[in-house]
Amino acid sequence: MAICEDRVIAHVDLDAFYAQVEMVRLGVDEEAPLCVQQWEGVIAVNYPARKRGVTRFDKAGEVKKKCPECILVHVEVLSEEQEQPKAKVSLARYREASARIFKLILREIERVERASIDEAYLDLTDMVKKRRGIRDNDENLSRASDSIILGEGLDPSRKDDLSLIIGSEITSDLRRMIREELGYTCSAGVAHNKTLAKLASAMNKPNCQTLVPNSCVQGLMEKLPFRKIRQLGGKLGGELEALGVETAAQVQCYNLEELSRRFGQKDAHFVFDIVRGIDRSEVVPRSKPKSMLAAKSLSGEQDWDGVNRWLRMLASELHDRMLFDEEVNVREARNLVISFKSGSVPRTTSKTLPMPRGQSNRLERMLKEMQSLLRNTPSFSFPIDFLGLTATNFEDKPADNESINKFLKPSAPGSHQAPIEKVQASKNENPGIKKWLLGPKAPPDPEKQAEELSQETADFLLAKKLQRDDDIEASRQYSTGKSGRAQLKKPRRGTIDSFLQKAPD
DNA sequence: ACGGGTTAGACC
DNA sequence: TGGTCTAAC
Repeated sequence: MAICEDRVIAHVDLDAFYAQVEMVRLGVDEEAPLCVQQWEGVIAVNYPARKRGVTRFDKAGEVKKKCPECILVHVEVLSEEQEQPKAKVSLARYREASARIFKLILREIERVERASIDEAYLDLTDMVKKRRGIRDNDENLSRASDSIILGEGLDPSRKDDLSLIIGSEITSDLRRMIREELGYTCSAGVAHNKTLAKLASAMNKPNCQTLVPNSCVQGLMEKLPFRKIRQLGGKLGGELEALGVETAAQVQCYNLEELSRRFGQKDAHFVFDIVRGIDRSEVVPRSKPKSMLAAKSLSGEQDWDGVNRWLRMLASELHDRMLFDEEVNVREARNLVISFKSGSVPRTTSKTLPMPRGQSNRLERMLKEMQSLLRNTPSFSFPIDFLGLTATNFEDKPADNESINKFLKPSAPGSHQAPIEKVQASKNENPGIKKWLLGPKAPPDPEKQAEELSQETADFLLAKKLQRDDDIEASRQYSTGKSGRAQLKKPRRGTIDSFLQKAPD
């Protein structure tokens, strides 16, 4: 039963990501225990703190008891009036760090899927092919020296094992670059598909990578509680558990018909394959978020006054993020979704609006639209325990002629350079909230803005612009067809590949 | 030991 | 399409 998969897939996972972001930001000693706090809870615990028994489910007070020397860093908080109970957390720090990391990854690897803020899948198949060299078995084996290998070891004379070895070398190089250039450690799994790679990346944390040769898969499934498999951690896994089985290998005892009777045809096939370590799902190249949410759980707002203040706060944060996204990703949200939970109803409901278009006054227009919608929504009744706003259905903006024209016609001397809405935009609606991109609406040229913005922000904008260029380049490559012409990109791909000169094929 | 804020994808 | 549900971090 050949598993007939020649892909090489890596899953890369940052170690205790939010905690690392704070450690790098604040220059904290690597060995110091640190937690990231959100209100009274703890949402990230670094490994030194875990060693001392701290867990994600502790409250801030318990952390201090278990580990008095533990550094607690609170997530960034936004509020309109300083020191007011109306405040919400912002994950901006982590989004920025994430963007830097993905920028680096995209510099080195073509096929990258952003799976979450701190996780990526890489399809290394093509890179591996280019990296094969003429070496003996021992030499090849040493290329995986950085990895922990599951099972009985590798046979570098086997094609599948060799490709895994080379994949692990690429992954290791990448991890070193993330470490050296940005300061973050991560763990990785290298396997022939996404599910196994993901499983493996969690096996040796932190700061280590794990290899999954085909020869170890069945042995792995013998011991593996199937709930650890991606997509089987929730309800579907629960239904499986009700059959009285625990390991993936035990699930293998059910044939397709039996599984189909209990679950749908679709889930049956999925389960049948996945407990055998088979997963043909592809790495989907994508590095930009598809939606943006600003949300807050509330303790029963009783009136419009309270609700409107939260709406303003949420809309304001979302609006800032939208402006930023428009600059760096050259696209605009088409829809605005309002979600809420009324005390009486046990789940959230949502309503969709067309996103107000155009830059000027948009925040005010959003607020007007939302309020009139909610007033006409009978299910919206007090008290309210949750509010959320989502920007979705992004559409690319038409090419920016302003900057193109600068090249085409060398700046006509008297031409209007200053847009009128400058005045409008700067008497801004939301003073208390971050105003990075607000103020003078400069042309979307990061280099220009660098004069006005903090160094860090300028770096970030620049980085994102470069990433955008990468995305454009990558998608252009795809559209030319996956064979033949894809070599166009070679130039910048030096850093990893130059580490070992690849075979002339 | 399930809590707050996010994201993505499937389904009807 | 819009809205809900599931799963994951």
